[in-house]
This record gives sequence, C-alpha cells and structure tokens, in this order.
Amino acid sequence: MSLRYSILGLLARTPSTGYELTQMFDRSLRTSWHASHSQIYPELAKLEHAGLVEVIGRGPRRSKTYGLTNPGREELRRWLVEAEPDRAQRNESSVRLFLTNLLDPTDRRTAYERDLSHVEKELEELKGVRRQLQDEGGAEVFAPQVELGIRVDTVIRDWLRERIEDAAP
Amino acid sequence: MSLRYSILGLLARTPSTGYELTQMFDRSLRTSWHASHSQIYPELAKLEHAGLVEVIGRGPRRSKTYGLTNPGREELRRWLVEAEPDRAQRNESSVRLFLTNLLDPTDRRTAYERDLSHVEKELEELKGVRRQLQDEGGAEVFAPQVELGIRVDTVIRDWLRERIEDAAP
DNA sequence: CGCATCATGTAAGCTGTTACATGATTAT
DNA sequence: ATAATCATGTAACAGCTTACATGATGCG
Repeated sequence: MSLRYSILGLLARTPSTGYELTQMFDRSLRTSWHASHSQIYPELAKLEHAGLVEVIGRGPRRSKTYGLTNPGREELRRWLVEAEPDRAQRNESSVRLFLTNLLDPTDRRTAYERDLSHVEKELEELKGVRRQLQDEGGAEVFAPQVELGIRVDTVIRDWLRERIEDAAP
Repeated sequence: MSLRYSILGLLARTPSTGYELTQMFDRSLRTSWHASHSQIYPELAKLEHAGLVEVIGRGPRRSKTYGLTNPGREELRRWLVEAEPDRAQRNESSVRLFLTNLLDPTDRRTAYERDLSHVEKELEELKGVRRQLQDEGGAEVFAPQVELGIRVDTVIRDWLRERIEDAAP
C-alpha cells in the first residue's frame, strides 16, 4: 500500500503530473520507496477511480496534473495516524551489509569499500540538498527528513570505515 | 534476488530446515529482508533444483536439513562481490517518517510517539542480543551487524525525540 | 486424548520489474 | 530535420501476501 500513500503524500504537497511524480520518487523518496513510471500511471488511474485524486489541469503533451481530493487527504491522514504500520523491510543493501561478513577478508574488504564509496557519494548529495534548503531560507517541510538521511548515512559510513580498518593488516 | 541470496547466506553459516530458516528471517534478518514460509519452501526447492543447496539430513516430522553445495557457496560469493547492488529501497516505516511531517501538529505528535516507542523497544531487543553475544564471549560473525542496528536505531530514536520536542508547546 | 507447536506445502490474487510502444515539444 | 527529453501508457513475467491444507510430535 505504500506506493498508493506515497503518491497521495507527494500530491498533498504539490499537485503534479505522473511524470513529475516519477522524478520526485527518484529524488526525494529514493531512500524510502522506489517506484517507476510503469507503476505510477496505473496507480494514478486507480486513485482517480477511487475518488482520492482528480485531474486539476492539463498541460502540453497531453500531460495531466493531479491533485488530492478531500477524501484523498482524509485517507492519507487516516493511514498515517490510524493504520497499523507494516514494519517489514526489504532492503538489498542491508542484506549485503549483513552477509558480507561471511566472505574471506580480501573479498570482504572489496565489498565494504564499494559500499563505502557509494555511501560517501550519497552523503555528499544529501549535504548538497541541505545546503540548498538553508540558502533558500524557507521552511521546507522535509528538511528534518534530509537531516535524518544524513545522520543515518554518517553512521553507516563510520561503521564501514571501522570494518575496513579491522580487516587491514 | 535477495530472498535467494539471503537463504544461501543463512545456510552458509548453519545448515538448516525451512522451518528454521523462517525463524532466522524473523529474528536476525527482520531488519534487512522479510520472508515467510510460503516463500521460503518453494525457493528452497528451486535452489535444490539449481544445485545450489542439497538435503544433507532428515529429521522428525519429515523435516529436511539443507546445506550449501560448493556451487552454492561460489554463487553467494559471486553475488556479494561481483554483482552490481540494487540500491532501490522499499521501506514503509521510512515512507511514514517522510510523510508524517505533512500532518497537523497533534496528529504528527501521535504518529511520532508511536514510532518512538517502537524504536525504543527494538533498541532494547538489539541491546539484549549484544549482551548475550558478549556473555557468550565467542566470535559471533554477525556481532558488527548487531552493532550497526543499534547505532542506526539510536539515530532514529534521537531524531524522533527532537521532532516530538519541536512539536511541544 | 487434546492442545500447542513443529513442519511442509499449494493457490489465488496483488505488487513490482522489464520491455515494448507511441506521440508531443523544444533545442540545435 | 533530427535528437533529446517530456509525457503517458500497456503487457508479460517475477516476486510477495494471505489463506488454505495437512500431518507429525511432544507435553500435560
């Protein structure tokens, strides 16, 4: 159900086209929920059918801008506050971090180094976003979420550095 | 593919029955990858067919203990070291953490407090596991992973506390 | 003997991925 | 013109969930 509510959540902030939602999933939500356009367009159609979103404008190239309806806003609120969260996770990176310890020291080091450079890159990106938000000076709703991403990535980065040092001669 | 490799990873440590694997997914891997028995049994059958695991013993109640074959061990290594990681995430808790900021202050507080008590519980559990490992004194392979879980949960806990304080009068 | 738990499986339906397909608009 | 990117969709297949189904063993 997260796809559905992620879409409602993004539309709660700004009315958007399916194409724009696809980009937002790639940018803001990529560390929470991944979705591609082939899933987003059909889901938007279902949500419209259910009366939770509606087309509030049409632009060039047959683009349709969707916005939340009041029932949509209420349904999002209900899910966030009242629905029992599904804590089940499915995170390949985390599986890898878990299993990498089974490798021999050389392979382990290779794997951890690859992960480290990825996390370092992601950290830089997030810090870039934070800087941008600070420069804009506005009260961006998702600023704390960016901060959380930075802190989590920092913890992972430091842990990876320790693992690599432990493996050193 | 993570299910497949998670199973290979667990079997690399200890030969196990499908039932035992189901429990391990629930305990050790629950923060990385969730899987239920209805997925695990068919996957074991596929892995056996592919020659990556084999039945190395039979116990009471028709139980079958599976172990890794050499090709299985090699395939696990290949995946961990050579395969390009899929970084896409799909984590409902994270979606909730992200979208909760859209709620009005009262609802937001409710949602964050529910999350906080969940994380605090999970943290206590992980610290219990760490204590156990220390008491055993052995060199448990997954001790660093437990440590990482504790650090990540600590960061999330502190972030949630800040969010709740920010919302306070 | 009855209940809990161990233990394994299957099937229908939903969710997600990859690939295919098409057309509109803008920039060079 | 033509290439890039904007923009929306569909279809086949793989992965996952929920529910159904069955039987064995150990304990009180």
